Amino acid sequence: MAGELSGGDLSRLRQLNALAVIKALQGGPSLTLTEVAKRTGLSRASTEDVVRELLDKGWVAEAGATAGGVGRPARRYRFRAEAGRVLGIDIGDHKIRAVVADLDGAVLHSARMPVTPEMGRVERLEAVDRAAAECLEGANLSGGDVWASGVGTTGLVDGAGRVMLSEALPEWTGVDLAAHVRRLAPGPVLVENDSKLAALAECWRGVARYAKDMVFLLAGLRTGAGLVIDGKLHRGFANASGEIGALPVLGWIRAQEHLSAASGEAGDVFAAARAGDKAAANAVRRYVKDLALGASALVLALDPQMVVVGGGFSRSADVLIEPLRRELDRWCIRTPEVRMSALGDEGVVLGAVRLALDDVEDRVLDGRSPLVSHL
Amino acid sequence: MAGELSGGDLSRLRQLNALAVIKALQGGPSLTLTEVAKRTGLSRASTEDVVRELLDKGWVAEAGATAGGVGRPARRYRFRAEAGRVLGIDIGDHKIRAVVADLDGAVLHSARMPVTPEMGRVERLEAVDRAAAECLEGANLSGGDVWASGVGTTGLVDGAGRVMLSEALPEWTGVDLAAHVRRLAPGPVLVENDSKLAALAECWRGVARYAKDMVFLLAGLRTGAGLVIDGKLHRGFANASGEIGALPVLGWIRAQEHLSAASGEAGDVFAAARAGDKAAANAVRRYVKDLALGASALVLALDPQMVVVGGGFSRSADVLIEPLRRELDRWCIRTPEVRMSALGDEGVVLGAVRLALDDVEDRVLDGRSPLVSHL
DNA sequence: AGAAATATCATGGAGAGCATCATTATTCGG
DNA sequence: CCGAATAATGATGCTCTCCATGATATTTCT
Repeated sequence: MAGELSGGDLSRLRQLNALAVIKALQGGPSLTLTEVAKRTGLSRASTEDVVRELLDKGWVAEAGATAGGVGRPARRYRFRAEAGRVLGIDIGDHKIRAVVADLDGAVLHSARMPVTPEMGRVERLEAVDRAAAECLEGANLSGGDVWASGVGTTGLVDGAGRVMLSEALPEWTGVDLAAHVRRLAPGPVLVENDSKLAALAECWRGVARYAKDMVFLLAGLRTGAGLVIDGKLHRGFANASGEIGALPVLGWIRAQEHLSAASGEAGDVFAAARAGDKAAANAVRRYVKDLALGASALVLALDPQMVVVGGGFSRSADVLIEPLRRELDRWCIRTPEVRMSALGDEGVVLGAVRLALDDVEDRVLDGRSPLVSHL
Repeated sequence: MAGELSGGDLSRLRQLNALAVIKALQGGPSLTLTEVAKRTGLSRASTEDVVRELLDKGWVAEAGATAGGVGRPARRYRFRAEAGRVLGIDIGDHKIRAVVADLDGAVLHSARMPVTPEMGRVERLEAVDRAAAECLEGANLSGGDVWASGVGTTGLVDGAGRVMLSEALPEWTGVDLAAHVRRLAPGPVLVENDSKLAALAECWRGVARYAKDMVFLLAGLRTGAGLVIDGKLHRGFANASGEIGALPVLGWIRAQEHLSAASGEAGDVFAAARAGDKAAANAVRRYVKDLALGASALVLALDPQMVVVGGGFSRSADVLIEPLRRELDRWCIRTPEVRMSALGDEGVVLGAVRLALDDVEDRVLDGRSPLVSHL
């Protein structure tokens, strides 16, 4: 029950309040000092002090005043999202996506490279290089401008950013992704499993924005899960959480087979089922049953507020969600809200951006951020 | 992704540092100011200030100096555990336990009442009253001296301290335990599911003291689980986490039946198996297989550092642990450390004490604790 | 132009933490 | 028994952070 609520120095207090001001300003429109003070709970005077400091350090900029009100017009301040850049990369079986985003997480430029599951390690890494390069070029940046990079990949990832085990891509096991990406962008590189990143993205910008406990289901050619517990991505002791698919009785291993047995192309089955094809409808039903079994195990274990379904099959929400909800109802003590991801196939790459931004924010607190040295 | 790292006032800093000093002093032996300063990271001067304040408020007392060293002998300070009392109650099917503990969690007096699963609600509540009364009397206290009470019970508990659903004790569903216990001790009453409390206790005083992520298995006439994630008890959105037993394919429903089928008294089966009885050994093997199935689901979902087995059957560690570990190995990607609870049937009541103490500590921070008004 | 409204700026004070140094109480060695 | 060494305590003054308050500035409304 460690806790480690350090407390400590006075400067620590300032750091916390500075972060609170940044959070208040981030994302939203520009605010006046009085507005910031109200949101952070600080006094106006202190707020002014903090904002001046952030202004000096380059985290905040003055925004144009808005006319209209009575009284002396207030200065408006905004988070200087353009102060830094982060890189997000999603390495999938069929495509590689890279995006450059600002400190608000707004995507400035993105690139996509088609790949195939059969591709070897070297070829795939080259595709990563091309996607990242194109993306940086498009945003008119060099690798050195990137403050942090987030990378999502299939398979288990270790703490140092190496791929420990990838079932879908055998050649992928053992790749040191962190080292590879660091060649492209020399800042910190955070590597994480793709399901986990998609979960993170849903809690950030997706449909789970207000959920503290959430289970994300990756429903696609592979089936996986990512967990957010108490507002934080849950990794586990060896970064192997959410791997419920390894348990045969929970059905995730065979889930997808029902679909491929019914038709050559998995995606077509949903269309056929929608059109009234009995065999396809049956296949979908069996798929959902198996998906729900593993999902129920997660829901019963964690009792989350929400289950979010993403992955390739989430496009077929109409034939998936309702049956899934019914199946969950069958097993669960309390069936949580079930929602379809709204992020489509951008989930993973957005999660990668979020991962990089989290790293940047940690360093705001410590004053170790790049900005300090730039000014 | 809220976060809510408020920051705030200067007094907040003092609160945090005061708590840090208390934590440093709690449990261990008396310390000198310099020792406290080293542990908290504060300067000696500030430590002195904080300690003086805590001395005034009654949280800390001076302890006798220890002779022997060279130089001016230092004053020693200790946490004044005797300043307050908490009550812990475990309401089980076969027994009710109540303990009174001091602020260190040291048990001052305990009482035990035998009950039966068949007992009605009223009778059981009367037994709770008797156990609590005997316990308070033995410690020479009245209910008003109790700063907070923790209560553990079978079944699901809602946020307000009512039993929502108890499968083992049908009559128990709907009891407002918080209200009932508040009649005995008018302070705050925290009610929680027994498996969760046992998990909490293991992380506090049991074998999982240094684990941040832990899965506790209640192995007994009932089978249940409690989860500690990131050092905190995980409750879930509706306090229904760990209920993996509701999923039939995971075997916890039928697990215990293997044992009762082999012998009238479940406890005997382990003894028989240990003695070499083939049928009993088989029954135990099947039991462990089923137990491990649900446990694997939890382990795969969460990837905890440790699995702790408690409950009535944990006395039979010799025939349980090794097979369980082997079964987990079969299903899990990374098998965590598996350990037997060392708390025996005290786990739940100790967890209840911890729950009450957590509540007290929260109030230390706010200055809302009883002590302030006493002095 | 004057009143009202609202924001910024300046001053002073309180709380918290820290560094420094003088003072005090021991033990140890001779 | 006395002085040196050792280590804790106590006092002083500084800085940092936050806050309350009131003076000043800039705008709109009448």
